[in-house]
Amino acid sequence: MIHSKFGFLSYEISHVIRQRFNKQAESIGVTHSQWRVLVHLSENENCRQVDLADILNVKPITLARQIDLLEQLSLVKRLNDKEDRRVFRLKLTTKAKPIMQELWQIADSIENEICNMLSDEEKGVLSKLLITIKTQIS
Amino acid sequence: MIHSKFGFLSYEISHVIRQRFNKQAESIGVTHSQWRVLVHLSENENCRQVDLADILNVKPITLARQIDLLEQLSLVKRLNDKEDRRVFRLKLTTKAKPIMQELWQIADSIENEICNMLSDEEKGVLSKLLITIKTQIS
DNA sequence: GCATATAATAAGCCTTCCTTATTATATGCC
DNA sequence: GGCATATAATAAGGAAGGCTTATTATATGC
Repeated sequence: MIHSKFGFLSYEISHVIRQRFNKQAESIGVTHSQWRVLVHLSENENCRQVDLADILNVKPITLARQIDLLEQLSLVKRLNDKEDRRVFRLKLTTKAKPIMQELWQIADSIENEICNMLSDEEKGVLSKLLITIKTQIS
Repeated sequence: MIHSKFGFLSYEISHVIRQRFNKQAESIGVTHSQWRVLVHLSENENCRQVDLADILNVKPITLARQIDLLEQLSLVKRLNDKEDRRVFRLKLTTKAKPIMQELWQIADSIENEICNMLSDEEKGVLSKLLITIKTQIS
């Protein structure tokens, strides 16, 4: 009886990536989870917290805490929505842009280390398959 | 400028898998992390804690706590090594075997849900690529 | 036979995420 | 208009999984 171990594999790989990222980004003061927030926010600027939480697949309160931290670092701002006073609109600050460039360098270098046994074609296939799965579950 | 998002993808997918597993295995009282310990132990019976921690890529103290829990559930036993009195040898109990079968059913069914957009061939390719990466980083 | 290394563990902490409950505001419907 | 319901954000508190640092007991090398 053979079992597939996709769950373990994806966990183990992402765990290593996060560990390495957290260590290298420590001086910037951003963890991999906060990095994930920044990236998804940059692709959805001006969204509400509840929207971003949904995109990130976490509960709104979980995101609220992460936004607190990112606001302390002056990387994100909460802006009042004019039409709905319950709502905050989220924006990256100008300070965030150069810092995100640094973080992308870290992220990309880790990814290169991780994938350096794969050809460009294999990387493409891998991405495509993972995106198919992610689309399916969300 | 295009960045690959392998880190996010693997994280997001494994997060969903773990959430689903934890919910479905709740009545058995085993989390996905403990499940991971059980599976790797079953492939390396009679090993020392330090060896298993290394296989799992966690610190020995992290594994020690997980073994505590699994011992409480009577799924794992620590046996004294005769040649080195510092060492415990880890064994699955007889009670563990049927429970692991149940857990494999849960794990397999989640994996099928997750991958149901992929053909068998694609699943094979994906596994192969992920194993290449895992081998590379360990 | 002493210095060093190793296996396991204790204490205490961090990160990420959760559940449940609260507050303020918006919206649908009579 | 006004009440019931829904929604956005947050507070409080906690669980899981991991970490660092330090301790104890035992083994091993020189």
